[in-house]
Amino acid sequence: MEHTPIACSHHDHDHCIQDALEAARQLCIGRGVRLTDLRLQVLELIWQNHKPLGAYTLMEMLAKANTRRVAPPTVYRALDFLLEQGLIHRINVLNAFIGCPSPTTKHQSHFLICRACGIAIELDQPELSQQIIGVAQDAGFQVESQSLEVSGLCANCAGNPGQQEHRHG
Amino acid sequence: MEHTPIACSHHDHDHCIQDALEAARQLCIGRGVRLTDLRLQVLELIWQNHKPLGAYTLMEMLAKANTRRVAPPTVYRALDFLLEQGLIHRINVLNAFIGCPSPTTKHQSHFLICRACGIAIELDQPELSQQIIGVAQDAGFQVESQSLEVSGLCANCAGNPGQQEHRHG
DNA sequence: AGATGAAAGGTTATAGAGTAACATAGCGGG
DNA sequence: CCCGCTATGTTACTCTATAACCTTTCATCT
Repeated sequence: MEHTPIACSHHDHDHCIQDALEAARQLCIGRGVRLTDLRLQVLELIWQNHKPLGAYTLMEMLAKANTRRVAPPTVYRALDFLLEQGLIHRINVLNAFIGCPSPTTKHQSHFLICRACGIAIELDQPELSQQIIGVAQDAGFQVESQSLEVSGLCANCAGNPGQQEHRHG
Repeated sequence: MEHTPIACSHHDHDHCIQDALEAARQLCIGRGVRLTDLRLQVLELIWQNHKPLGAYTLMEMLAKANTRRVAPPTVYRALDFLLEQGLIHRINVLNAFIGCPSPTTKHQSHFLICRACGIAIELDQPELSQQIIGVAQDAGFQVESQSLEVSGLCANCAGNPGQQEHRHG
């Protein structure tokens, strides 16, 4: 399975996180926007693994980490910022959020979502984006954003029905 | 614009509705499932136009039509049935539901959604479905369902920015 | 026709997701 | 140092969806 995405294989996820956070820092500096403690903390929590996190799960994690109550607007504002900067994506079928591994390159939101282990794998397929734009244009439709969410079983879970948990390095 | 979908052009929508309801009746008879009064009524309300309807909007319409209170589980159960039978689709980005014009043919949920007039146009592009399945397979992913939701401007709204309401015949 | 069991619908309460509105704190440039 | 802007805190609320339990409807068998 030579095309298996990184998210699907056992990898050094600490490194994965650190890379993402460092990239986010650089990106925000470059754009002159503020990656505050809260925003960084939310981004880090989202990057804990490759499974999309709900806003309320995130809220609880924040509350536990900061040993005080955290209200919904706090987390939603951080999420809005991260979405605007392209640092995370929203998974509509799950009402949840996941880190974007390539925030600097403009791209559409295309995901494979495993119903067994919950992992969400971001696709990087410009040709697919282009084909979708083409189909839309045939209907006279002017595309502004795309959301493709494919549900099913990831390579791990389809192959090993017994052991359906994604592990990190 | 020869490929303009029916939903995007001025058409005889009463006929559109009647066709859909009759198709639904036949489909349910064929499958031995019950298209009850409530379910039929919900389906008819959803087919009122080509804009996705939220469950709570639907609830109010039901309450008004039946001159009594209708609680959420009532409408959600009807929606679940219609979804299972493929008579409607769920538009995740809108938390809303829309009628399926071809419930008998197995197909994926691919939509163009206009942010100006709210219309949702269902695509029928088996090649696109196949390409998505192919991309997923390259990643060892086994596809069970697809949700493609493309947002932007429909032909009407992109062409006539002044008059952004979809009309029916 | 009457019994019966499953499916459908009614009712109440609550969980989960997201936002409005307003108050406070922190930072950045004059 | 002060002013103004941005970020965060707080309260309350709306919208979306489901759990649990009860009643009704309806097809089928006798």
